[in-house]
Amino acid sequence: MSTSELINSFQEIRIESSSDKIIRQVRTLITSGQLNPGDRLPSERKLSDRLGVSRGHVRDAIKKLEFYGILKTLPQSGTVVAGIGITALEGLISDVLRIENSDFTALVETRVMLETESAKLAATRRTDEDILDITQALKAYAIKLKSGEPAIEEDLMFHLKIAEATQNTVLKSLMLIITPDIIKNFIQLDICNDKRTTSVLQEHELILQHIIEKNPEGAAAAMQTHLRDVSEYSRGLKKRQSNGANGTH
Amino acid sequence: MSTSELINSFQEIRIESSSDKIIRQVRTLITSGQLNPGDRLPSERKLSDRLGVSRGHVRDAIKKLEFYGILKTLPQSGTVVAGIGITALEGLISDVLRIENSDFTALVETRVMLETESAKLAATRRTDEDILDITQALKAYAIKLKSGEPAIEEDLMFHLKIAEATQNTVLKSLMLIITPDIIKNFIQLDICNDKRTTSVLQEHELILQHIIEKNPEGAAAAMQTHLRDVSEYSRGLKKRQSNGANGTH
DNA sequence: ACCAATTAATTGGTCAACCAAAATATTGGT
DNA sequence: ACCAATATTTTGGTTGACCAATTAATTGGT
Repeated sequence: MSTSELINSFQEIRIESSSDKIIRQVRTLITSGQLNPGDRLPSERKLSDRLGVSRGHVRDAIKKLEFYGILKTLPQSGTVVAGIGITALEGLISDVLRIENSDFTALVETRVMLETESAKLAATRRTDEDILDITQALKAYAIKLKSGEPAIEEDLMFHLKIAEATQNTVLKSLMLIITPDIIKNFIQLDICNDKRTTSVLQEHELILQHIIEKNPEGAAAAMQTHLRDVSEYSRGLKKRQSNGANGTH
Repeated sequence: MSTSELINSFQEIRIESSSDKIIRQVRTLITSGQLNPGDRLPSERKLSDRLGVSRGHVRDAIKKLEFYGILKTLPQSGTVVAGIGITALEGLISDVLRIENSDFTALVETRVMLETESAKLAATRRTDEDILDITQALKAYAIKLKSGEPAIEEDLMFHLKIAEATQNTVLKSLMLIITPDIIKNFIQLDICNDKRTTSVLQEHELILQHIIEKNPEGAAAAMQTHLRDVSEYSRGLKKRQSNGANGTH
């Protein structure tokens, strides 16, 4: 017991290493006014020298920041701070660091919003091919369910196919982005062994039915009921876990 | 004219280079069943050898996929495909490649959804400190506006502060993710030189007022009107541009 | 004193070699 | 035949050197 706690605390310390440390320091460089947006930031070599880390790490950090649209690197020329202002930068960068450990409440809340809208849009825009895709995903889910195995992936695939039917690439992308976190959520709460399989399946079928019938409000409502059921179930599990029937895990 | 078109087509060809090419090939490896989720994928050396690229590029691609939660790399041990199933992976990976060039319609539609919900939540949960932050952002926007300069960043900062007031980290993160694209959108449509500055400012003030008064529905409605105005304005610009008054940009 | 052309220094991009940890194969003892 | 201890190979991580393109500095001419 105490051993694993010790290890955890060590990880806690070491959690901000390599690129994250650099990101934080670059942030102070920017917010302290030493680095104005629009102009080039010090060369990778200078930065690595100043921060006392190897150039490769600086490179990684820059790549990460570039991915978020904060920096823009021009080949053989330099890396510049993107046009967005200092004030915004401060908020952006501080967020890059803790985008990982999102609390579940926020995650579920956001998911409900995205999926409700997805269902609504899908019901109005779905093509016949979309219907086929969703149906197939639902069938795969049912099969996996009947075999008794956990079917998280098939479950989420059903939802993703609905997102795809919205014809809105951005919306779908956002769904894809939060999907890994949802899976993590499921695994952590052990929703995989959900016993209400038949009701979940029925709810899925109802949603699909509304989408087929091009009934936006019905689809949205069905989706909301479905997600409310799931999250209520997980809340029940959580409470049971925290009551601590046994200490495994 | 023909010269610029030539350049564009060249960029179109070269657009899938380095890491993107590798990502695509890794995808085929997975979807073709040669690579099952859960087990280790070939070592970086083997991959670089097989794909005919240097190991560093493979490394970059893996890092990108890891960022999306598709791969998980264990130090000194190997890189494994995350637990999510093959079917979902196919959708995920194919999307990573084209997350960039999102069409504006989808972008705007998604933004309206996120921001409407943001306004609603912010109105119910905002702290006093949030009000201060939003007010300050609004003030900065007004000042920049009065000076005649473009104020995109300050504009978006106002919206981001509202997202922050929702106390929902995931929602805020999603806003941050699409923000760069929104900016790109603005620049491309030249909304920076928006002449309806005063009305936009008034709309912002109205939204803030509703949030202060903890009026969720009012805030959501005001936000929707605001965004509708902006997008209608941009649509007007777009039409005028395609009519082609002159060729400068 | 000014400007164009040439040279030198700096930049991000790329690569091959090396490191320690981990996984695997080998070995020796029972 | 089985198992523990050791040696070997393989793994991702890291580093430093090199490259082509760009930028800054120098130079020579007017």
